[in-house]
Amino acid sequence: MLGEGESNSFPSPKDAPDPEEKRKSPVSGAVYTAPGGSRYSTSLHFGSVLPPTGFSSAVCPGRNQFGPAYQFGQGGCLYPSYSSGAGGVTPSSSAGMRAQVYLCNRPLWLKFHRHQTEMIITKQGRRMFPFLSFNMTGLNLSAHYNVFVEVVLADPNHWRFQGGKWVTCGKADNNMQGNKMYVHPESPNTGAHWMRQEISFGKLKLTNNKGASNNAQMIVLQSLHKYQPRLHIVEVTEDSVDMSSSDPKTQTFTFPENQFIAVTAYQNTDITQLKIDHNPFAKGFRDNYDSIYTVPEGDRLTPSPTDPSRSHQIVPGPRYAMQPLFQDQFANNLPQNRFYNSERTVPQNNGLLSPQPEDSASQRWFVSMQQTGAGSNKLDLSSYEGDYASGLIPYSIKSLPLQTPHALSYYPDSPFSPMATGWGSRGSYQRKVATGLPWSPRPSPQGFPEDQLPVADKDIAQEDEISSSGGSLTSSWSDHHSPLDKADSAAYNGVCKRRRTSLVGPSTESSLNIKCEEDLTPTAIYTKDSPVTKSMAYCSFYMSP
DNA sequence: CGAGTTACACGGCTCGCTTACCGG
DNA sequence: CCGGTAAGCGAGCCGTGTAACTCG
Repeated sequence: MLGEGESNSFPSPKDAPDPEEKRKSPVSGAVYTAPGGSRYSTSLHFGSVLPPTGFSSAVCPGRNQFGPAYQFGQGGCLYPSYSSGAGGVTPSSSAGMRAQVYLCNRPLWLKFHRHQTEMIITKQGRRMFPFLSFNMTGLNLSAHYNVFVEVVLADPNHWRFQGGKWVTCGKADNNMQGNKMYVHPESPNTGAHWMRQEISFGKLKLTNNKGASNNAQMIVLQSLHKYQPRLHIVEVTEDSVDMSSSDPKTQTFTFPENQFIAVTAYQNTDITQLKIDHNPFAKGFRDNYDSIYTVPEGDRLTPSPTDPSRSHQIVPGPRYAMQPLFQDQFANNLPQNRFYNSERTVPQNNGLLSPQPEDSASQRWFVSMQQTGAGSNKLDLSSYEGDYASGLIPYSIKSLPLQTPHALSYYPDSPFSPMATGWGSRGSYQRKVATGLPWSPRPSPQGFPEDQLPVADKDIAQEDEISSSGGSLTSSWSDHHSPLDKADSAAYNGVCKRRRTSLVGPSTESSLNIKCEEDLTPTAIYTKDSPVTKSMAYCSFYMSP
């Protein structure tokens, strides 16, 4: 529970103007005043479509009845992992906007999940692989949200790897103390910001060191226990000083494929091999490195990090070299200088940039009704190998009572701490951000015109019924090609540091990207007029009621 | 004996330094 | 010749899994 003082320490959205909102001005003509006071031009296309208070609960009637919903236990535990039917879904009421969340690297998660995912925990902290990466839609563009991940016990058992499989072994220690939250370093920020591109938690570290509880980057877990990461989106309003359990503005999303068992050493060699095969940091252990990346594209989830035909398309120049993980996890060719904050480095059209040719097949990443079989703690992965139903089914959604003092206290404590960097990021990758305003939301890529966002949301509103087909993602096309963003990018400056006289690299970058996209996804046409991107194909769909 | 810890090798990246080149 | 710039090199760092070791 949040104390009064702690609550007050959390900056209010009204304390500082949103730089994104600033960019919306000046506008001509009538303006639409959002609930938060933000002013949007009517030219933003969405004012008449997107209700200020969010979607009607009748937008997708009956949807929940197909989605297996989680029941959230008390005290930070989560078991049983699933419950079925609509009964487990609580429609958000005053929360207004009902968010949709997509697990972006779901194929990879599924691969691990099939063998029971294991995550190494170490004293100094170990990053997750795969890491959590989400796309969000359905947020109020102007409202402010905290986004954070909580890792809770997935079941009440202690686990042990015996005879080549995981078996329960006594009861879990439910009294484990330590930090279980990881607040996204860009929190709080606007809905537009969160929906602009992928939200990844690559810097999240898992540890078994209870002394690391004060490290906001660490989540303290216990070895040989099964955990379930959960994503929380908490709307922050001027009067929402209390993120208590009764706060209806909290939306929680749980993806069963994110379950993992914390270990201090890998138990299942299949998991080890998957990690080696897919984690770019483990390249040194790929004895069959060449063979791995000479198999047909359709047979693997990730592109070759060293495939010259791809890497040269990804980003020209060493400073622009794609972080290996982006390739592996996102198959993205977004230049680094777009990553104003590496923690959320991938635009929503990551999927469209994927070099994988199986675009049509990638639609399978969506969860079908069958796959979300109610009452099962294990995903039905058979369809993963075969054909997926095209329909998207929400896993579950529930306005979850939370006790998240950390979520509120984090930002003021370390507004732009090094943890704000992302995977493999170095200092020069970090976008220089103004630190003058303690409250001011994390900066957004300036290259993305704010007035392009609502188009997608308009689509969301209109196509909510069919959103299960993955057609309502904010286009980040312009985000890829804005020279302003480049010029303003610290990474770009880093390039210029080495190539002071040549702007050829950055200026040709866009064309390279375009070419790359065309080359890699020859059947797809991606324009800013086509917000429906294939990126959704790589995301597991999850929608609030 | 099983679980946890630590040193190690590996790949990849950043960044400072050095060297070579070019123009005034 | 001097100053500015481009390019190359290598130390240092980070994250990874492995293997040997320690601990209970």
